Amino acid sequence: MGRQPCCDKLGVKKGPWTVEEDKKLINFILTNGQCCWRAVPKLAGLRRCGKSCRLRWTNYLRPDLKRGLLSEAEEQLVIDLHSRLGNRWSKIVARLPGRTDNEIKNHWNTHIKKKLIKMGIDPTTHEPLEKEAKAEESISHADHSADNSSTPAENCSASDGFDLLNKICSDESNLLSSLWLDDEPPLVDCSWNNLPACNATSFPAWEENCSWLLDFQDFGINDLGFDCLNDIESNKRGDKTIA
DNA sequence: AACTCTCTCAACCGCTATTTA
DNA sequence: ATAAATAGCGGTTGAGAGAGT
Repeated sequence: MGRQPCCDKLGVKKGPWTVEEDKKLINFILTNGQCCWRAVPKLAGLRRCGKSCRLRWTNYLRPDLKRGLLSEAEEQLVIDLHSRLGNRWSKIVARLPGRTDNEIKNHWNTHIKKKLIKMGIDPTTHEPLEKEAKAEESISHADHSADNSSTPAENCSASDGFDLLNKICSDESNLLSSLWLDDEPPLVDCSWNNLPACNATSFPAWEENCSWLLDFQDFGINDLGFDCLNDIESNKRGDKTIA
């Protein structure tokens, strides 16, 4: 016999979350902490599946999220990490506190990919596109050589005129080697990771640092208390227009 | 003003690894 | 040992917003 089903599939709501639902989820996690996602919808009074609750929390409601556009440094780090780790977003995001895998994945697909292509770099292999084309050509003429077995990182030193790629490849070796370690802590401390799981009574440092979350419950628009959500959104859009 | 196109990103889907009864 | 559920991951989709005509 296995476990009990995570949620009653019947009557489970899908689609965008409402402010009311967000509030319920925030309230529940504030009170009960983050544990047993399968129980969350029922206990929080949500007609959602636990998986959906977890996603909503980790990608949108978490108090330690930075939000807004990625800085140049963050973008560089993503490119760097991607050249070594590939599409392993969870590993990449582990080095970017305050960011989510979904966010980084989206940013990669919508911005960085295009940027790299524009710069003449293949976003998948991190090889110069010219070189790639030549390589493909030579492969079509002759059977593939042993050169292709080397990793992008190994090859990139040969790419003249590609400043970004060179920068990536010449990063401090200590830093880069640490990026390969699976259980390495993030480059910047992330207090969220230190949260006591499943402890309903203790939210010491977290609550102190997340007064905005509590603000959700005290102030608001549309009689629901989410004014600052709109602020965040408008700030975000403001950033966009500035950029 | 109205329509179409493009872009962005929140959310879902399906899969794998891990955990639990 | 096994089956079934959970958690988490990466890929994909589609609604909404903004830009262009």
